[in-house]
Amino acid sequence: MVQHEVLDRAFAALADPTRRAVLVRLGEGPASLGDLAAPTGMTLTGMGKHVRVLEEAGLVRTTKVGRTRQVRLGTERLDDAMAWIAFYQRLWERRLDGLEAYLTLREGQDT
Amino acid sequence: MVQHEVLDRAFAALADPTRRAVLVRLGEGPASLGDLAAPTGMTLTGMGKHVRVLEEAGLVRTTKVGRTRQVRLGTERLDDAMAWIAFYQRLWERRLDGLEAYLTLREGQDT
DNA sequence: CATGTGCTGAACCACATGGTTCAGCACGAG
DNA sequence: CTCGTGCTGAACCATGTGGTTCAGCACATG
Repeated sequence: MVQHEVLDRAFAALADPTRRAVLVRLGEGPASLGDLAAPTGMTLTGMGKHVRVLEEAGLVRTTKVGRTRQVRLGTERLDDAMAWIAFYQRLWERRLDGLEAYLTLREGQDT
Repeated sequence: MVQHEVLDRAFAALADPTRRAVLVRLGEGPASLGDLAAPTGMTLTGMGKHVRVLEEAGLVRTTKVGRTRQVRLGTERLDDAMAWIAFYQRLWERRLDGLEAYLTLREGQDT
C-alpha cells in the first residue's frame, strides 16, 4: 500500500485552500503561472512555491513553454490519496457499525 | 460543498504518518493516550498533540475515563475529505480522457 | 491518607510553510 | 539588437509544526 512519503506530500498539498483552488482551476484546462497567480492577488513567486509543492506531490505537471510555465493536472497521486482513505474507511465502517450501536446503548445508561 | 477550514484540517491531519498510524490503530478499537504513544517511542505529551490535531480535524473523538483519555474514531470528516477528492477526480477524469489523448499524440511529434 | 501512574500545560527548540521583495535571466516582438 | 514580460532564485520574515523536558494535577490502589 503506497509509500508514506507519497501520501504525506499528497495530503499536505491538499491541505491548503490556495492549492485546492489551483487544482480546481486546472480542471478547466492548463494555465500559466501568471494565470494562476492573477486571481489570487499573490505574487508570481508565491504562486510558484505552491505549484512546486503540488508538483512534488505529483498532483500537477509543469513544462516550460517559451518563457511561460504551463501547469496541468496529473491525477495519479490523487488516486493514491483517495485509495488510502477509501481502504481504511471501508475497513472502519464495519467496526463502527457495531461500535456505534454499543456506544449509543451505553450513553443511555448513566456512566 | 464543505467549508474550506474543515478540509484544511482534515487533510493536514492526514498528512502525517504518525497520525495516519494512529487512525489505523484505532480501527482495531479505542485506545488510551498511553496505548497510542507506547509503540511510537514518543512522549505522552507528543502523542497528545497529535491526538488533539486529529480531534480538531474531527477524525477522532476523545473522552476522559477516570485518569486515562480514551480515543476512538469519528469518521465523519474523513467522508468530507474523500468527497472532495472524489468529486473533482470524477470531474477531471472526463477532461483528462480527452487531454491525455491529445498530449500523447503531441508527445510523439518532436517538440 | 499516601503514593504511583496517566495525563495536561507551559516553556522551549529546530525546522518547515507561506508569503514578501528585489535582482536577474531568457525569450519573443519590434 | 533592444526592450518588456514571465519566470526564477536568494534573502528575509512571521507563524505553525513536531517534538522535547519539567512541573503539577487527579484519580485508583494499597
